[in-house]
Amino acid sequence: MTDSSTTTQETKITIVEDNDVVRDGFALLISSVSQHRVVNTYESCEDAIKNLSYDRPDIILMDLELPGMHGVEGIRKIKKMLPEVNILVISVHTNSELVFQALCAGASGYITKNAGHSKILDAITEVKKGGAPMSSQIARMVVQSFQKNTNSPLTSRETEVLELLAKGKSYSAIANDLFVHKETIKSHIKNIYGKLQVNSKADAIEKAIKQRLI
Amino acid sequence: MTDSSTTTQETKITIVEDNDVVRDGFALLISSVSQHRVVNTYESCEDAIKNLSYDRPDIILMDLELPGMHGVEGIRKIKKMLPEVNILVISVHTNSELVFQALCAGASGYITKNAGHSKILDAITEVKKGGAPMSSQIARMVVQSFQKNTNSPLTSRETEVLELLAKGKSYSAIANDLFVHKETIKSHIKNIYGKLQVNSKADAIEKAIKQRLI
DNA sequence: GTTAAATCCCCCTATTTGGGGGATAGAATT
DNA sequence: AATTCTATCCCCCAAATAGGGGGATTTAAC
Repeated sequence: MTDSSTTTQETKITIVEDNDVVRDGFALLISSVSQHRVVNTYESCEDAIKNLSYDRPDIILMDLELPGMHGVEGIRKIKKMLPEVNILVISVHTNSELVFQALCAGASGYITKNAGHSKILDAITEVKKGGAPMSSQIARMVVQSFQKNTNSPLTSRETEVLELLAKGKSYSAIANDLFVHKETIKSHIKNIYGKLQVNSKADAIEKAIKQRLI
Repeated sequence: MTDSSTTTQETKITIVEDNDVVRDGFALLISSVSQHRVVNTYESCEDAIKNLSYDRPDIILMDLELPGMHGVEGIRKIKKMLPEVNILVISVHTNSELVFQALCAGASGYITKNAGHSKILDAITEVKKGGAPMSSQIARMVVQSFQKNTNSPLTSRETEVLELLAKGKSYSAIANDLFVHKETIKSHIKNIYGKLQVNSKADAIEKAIKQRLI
């Protein structure tokens, strides 16, 4: 093996974490694995971004609550500059809004801070091989986000109609899709509005999404 | 501790898998853990559903490709009857469409069949403690489903407009939300339609979702 | 035998949509 | 300095749509 191929086997990691003790702890932990190299550690997204093109890390360990730029915004900016980098969030927060924001922004995994040392090393390994490590709680939230409310007040036909309505289709287009008359769709939608206690498309869609009816 | 509290610590598991060898293998593997009890195994969803109220399992290990009713449909039916049960899919398929269908139907986890014995036992433990175990590949697919296309032809303002349009809002409602004139929204939408090469709301939304622009 | 669901029918009007044609100011890039 | 991009706003027009009201009928479930 040549020197260059040895270099490519190495995983370059940077850490963005404002707490000195935690940051140094992570760095020490990761450095204990010979294949991992901590190229740099930062206290803020701003600093990390400044050196991003120079560091060119494979993986970034990132906290979300940071001084200055928020971690979610940081993820967005970093992924724009270096789309191939895998960002692993390590946060105390299990707030669903924040978790989804981080994942939408481009995070490849989300580990809660109470995870043990071995879990963190496992997560890095998992990210390296193309996985998306998540703490139990996070994974369950993510999977649940796919699932509909089982106690919908709507009939299955009404749900079907509402789904097509939410795709921006007109009454006539929905009627076409479902092989029924346009008036039938109108009738369904009247019933949907009644059940959801709304009187417009936008309100119905909003309420349906919030209640996970569609 | 009374006898009944001991019973509640036990995890009741049923298996739905059409291949005899695989099914018996799973049963044997799971039975090797003293806290787990395989209450029954089935070759089809129909059979499993028939005995569901009697078995009352905590966890169901389920294949997707089954004779008769498809696993996804089975998940839907089972979750309707027993909403509290955790269904763990064990399938050879990594086809994204199927994975999302299974999760939407109510699966609590998705393990690929090439997973080792210990991974399967780990997954059961994970499900028990409220997690959502997924094989690396599956987890990555799931997480990626949250992320937008980074190479969007749309400007950020156009994306914003399209997102509101996809929520069923009218031009005037969007204008109100963004504190601009209705004509501005019209103009943005004209540009969006041009860039996406469509000429209707429904087509724009469909294309935008398919290309993950919103 | 009542109820619920899905289908279809008529009336009406205000709003929306999408197509065409522009303009303007500021920012960014070249 | 010139050009392009972006976001903003303006006009005209006609077809379609949405939402509200009032129904009816059939089939399936309970």
